Amino acid sequence: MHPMVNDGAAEGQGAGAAGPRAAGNEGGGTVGGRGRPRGRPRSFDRETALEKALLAFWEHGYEATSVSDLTRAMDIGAPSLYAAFGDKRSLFEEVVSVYGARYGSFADRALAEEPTARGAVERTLREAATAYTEPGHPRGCLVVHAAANCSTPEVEQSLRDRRNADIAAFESRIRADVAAGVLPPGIDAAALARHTGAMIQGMSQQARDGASREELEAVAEIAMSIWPRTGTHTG
Amino acid sequence: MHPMVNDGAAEGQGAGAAGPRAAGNEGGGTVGGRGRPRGRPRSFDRETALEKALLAFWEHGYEATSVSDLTRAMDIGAPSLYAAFGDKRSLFEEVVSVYGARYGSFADRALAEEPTARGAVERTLREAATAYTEPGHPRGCLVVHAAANCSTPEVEQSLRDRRNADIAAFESRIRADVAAGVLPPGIDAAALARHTGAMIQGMSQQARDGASREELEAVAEIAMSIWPRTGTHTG
DNA sequence: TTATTTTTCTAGCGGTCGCTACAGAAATGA
DNA sequence: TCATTTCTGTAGCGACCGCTAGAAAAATAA
Repeated sequence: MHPMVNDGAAEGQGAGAAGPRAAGNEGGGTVGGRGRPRGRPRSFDRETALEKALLAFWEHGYEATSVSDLTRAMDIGAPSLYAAFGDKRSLFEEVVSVYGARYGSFADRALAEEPTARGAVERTLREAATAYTEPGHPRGCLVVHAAANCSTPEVEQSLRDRRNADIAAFESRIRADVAAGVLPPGIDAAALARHTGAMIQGMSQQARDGASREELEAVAEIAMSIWPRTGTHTG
Repeated sequence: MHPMVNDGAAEGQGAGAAGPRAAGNEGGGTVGGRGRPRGRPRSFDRETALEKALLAFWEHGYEATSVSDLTRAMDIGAPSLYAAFGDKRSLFEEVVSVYGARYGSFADRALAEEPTARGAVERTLREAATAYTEPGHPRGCLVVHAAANCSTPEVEQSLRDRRNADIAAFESRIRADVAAGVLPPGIDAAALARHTGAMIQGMSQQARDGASREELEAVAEIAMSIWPRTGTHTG
């Protein structure tokens, strides 16, 4: 079915797996040995399989994606999945981690790189319009949707924490601008940050509901008009 | 377990059920007879049971709410559920219909009663802040969340259609104001309507993530500042 | 080669899913 | 009383769920 893919010794190490004997081991018995691990080598590329799992979870969510769906998408057997990634939940956590680094980092980048809070929000909304409608992967944001209606409270809470952390990051960036005099002192930073979060989440839902990139960009542009133009906004 | 609740002949008629011998029948054999239907009477109140199902679906979504969860919440046996409501999907459709009439009608009411599009949107967002955080029922909007990550495409599409229809309703109301000269002619009605939809959906998500009514009202107030103050907004 | 280690495939575990056959219970009509 | 109609509880259907035991396969080490 899927014979031999591994040609070299390059083996990625998982980030989030924590179960017993989970995740790919690297460097078998010898101390600093670069030799192969020891037993039968894996027949699939761990990172490739992880990416396939990511796309499946992104499209259908945590609960609606069965282990059977996953093994089909990753083209491996169930025991291989459990040996390499722990269990379904560990795999999902690792997927979320990879998603955050590969697809969901544009807000962090904007916050770090743009000189003002307003600039960071504007760039974030604009890039969200692009990212959420990009061809080649599911629409919208995995963090917003993948744990909706989830029967496992820890999974639901995990993504909720990420969403609220993003809003908190916007809030502290806005506070910094207020402290620096870039934004007027009367501004409600928490509400402004929450408004930004609501826009992002709403745009993600709109993307899932069929909105085009251009339509989302128009929404983003409208949303940006809430920002004070001459420093007289008082929340 | 649940002996005899029906004391009279008052029996509500379902709206959406369509399966074979589904939904409560009314008026048994005789033409205009007001007598009881004929066989053994139902031991539960259909509307009460439907309301319990509504709350269960609202909280956990279509797929994560099992028939077992439903029969427990409604305090009836599975055969009674199937006899009275058809199947799980028919029950859900009826729940959505009742939800729309009882909890989700504030936008329609605002659109019908407020003299301007802006007034309708403002009232809708304000009432959403209240409705989405009201004690006594789950948070957020059933139409927004209950079919997320749903494996039954028809169910997912059904709620998606409702969401997009709401946006279309806002759009036509905005167009009407543009035509009447209440809003400036350069406005992008579609984008403005989509922005409103994104705000509603984002606020619903925020409510699910723990935002208070006051926090959502602050978000709504900020969102309203996009509207032209003196008729010079050009989209 | 032989022993050891690790991954692979096959098969299937106990549990839940949506749903229903069946028999008994509770009403009406004769 | 007895037949008819409808609902209710029990019990269980086939399918799928997440997950794993066990043996064979494929590598290294001796």
